[in-house]
Amino acid sequence: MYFLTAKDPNYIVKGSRDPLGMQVIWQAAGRRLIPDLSTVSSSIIDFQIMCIASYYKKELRIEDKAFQSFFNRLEKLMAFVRFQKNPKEGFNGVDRINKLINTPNKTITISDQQEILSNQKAYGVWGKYNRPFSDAGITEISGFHELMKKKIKTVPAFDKMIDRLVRKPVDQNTEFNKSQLQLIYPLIDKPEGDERNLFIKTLLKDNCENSLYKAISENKNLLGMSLYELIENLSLNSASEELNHSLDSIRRTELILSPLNHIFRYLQTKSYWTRFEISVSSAIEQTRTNVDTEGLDISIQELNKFLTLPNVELVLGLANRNEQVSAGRKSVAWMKMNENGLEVNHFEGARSMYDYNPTIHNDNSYFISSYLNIYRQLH
DNA sequence: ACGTCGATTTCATATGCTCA
DNA sequence: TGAGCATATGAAATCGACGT
Repeated sequence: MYFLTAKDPNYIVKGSRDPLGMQVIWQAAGRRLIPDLSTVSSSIIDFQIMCIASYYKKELRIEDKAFQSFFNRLEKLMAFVRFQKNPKEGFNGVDRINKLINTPNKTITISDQQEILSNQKAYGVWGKYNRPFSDAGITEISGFHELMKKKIKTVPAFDKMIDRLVRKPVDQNTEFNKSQLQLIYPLIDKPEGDERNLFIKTLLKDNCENSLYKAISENKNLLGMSLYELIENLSLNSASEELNHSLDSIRRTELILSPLNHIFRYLQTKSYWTRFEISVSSAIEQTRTNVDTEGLDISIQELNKFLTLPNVELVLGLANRNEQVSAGRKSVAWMKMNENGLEVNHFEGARSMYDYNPTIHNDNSYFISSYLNIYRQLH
């Protein structure tokens, strides 16, 4: 017979992410190069939807409170449109839209009761794009409103459809003919002309005199490269000292973070390690990198020290770091070293070291993959 | 203390691979 | 050829950080 008591929420492991507090470190390195994009803001259609919403907010003088409800309806309408235009292209909410559109009805329904995500505001376009969209300053670019007005005029039916969405009282449905949706396709076509230039100027700017953009424009092969390949090739021909410096910080940061992360994840694959097992682990030994930390942040320099220590001390360093990070989250450590060995209590995210090469593989994107994704969609 | 933002993990599904 | 397994993909949901 078992006696179960409720767990004290302060003494269970909370979450499964970032056990070594690495997120703030790689983000800081990435932000020095790419100012506004996030790792999940990588769809140009989502940015186009943000632009359409902002345009109508100003054009129709929609108050803040009413705007949230309008945005929610607009996101649903555009979800039907983008799905019908290209069912293969993904977006958050695609599954429910797929079910809703595949009915015998001739119409689709925009309903305040029918969300396309469990929390559409948080997990949809608004949640993912509001911060990058405003930080990039898209609506502050002079001529934004006129540009959008001109673009929307090319789809005369759209103003009327939006008008129906805006005027509809709370909890009353709006229906649109499925055949109408294709009229809206041009609004989410690949941006051209002024619209394209607007996105290039705001989303593909960088903190190194736009030399990242120039370098990629001159060598399209860079688009298909992994992080380290990209950095190496960029550094070879880059004219910008600043870009080289940012890229080198990113490279050296990742050469420290990624091996330590992999060792931690590898330790999670077993519930117990003797000190001897740790000391003779060739997997841990082979995952070491040798990085010059000159000029890097103090927190990354401290992490790098672990990589210079013998296996047991390295693992102890990681366990201590995890304990500190967990304590900051009012939680308990995932693993604990005692006199005999390492006790592992939390296994989420465990990964073998098979095929891992710390000089080739990276774990963190430094916002560069989002940047490249947006670049591809504009070229 | 609470709410918002959004990065990361997990999960479900699709696709690929192996071997009978 | 196709069952069964492995891997890839990408959407959903969670939960930490940060700002108010």
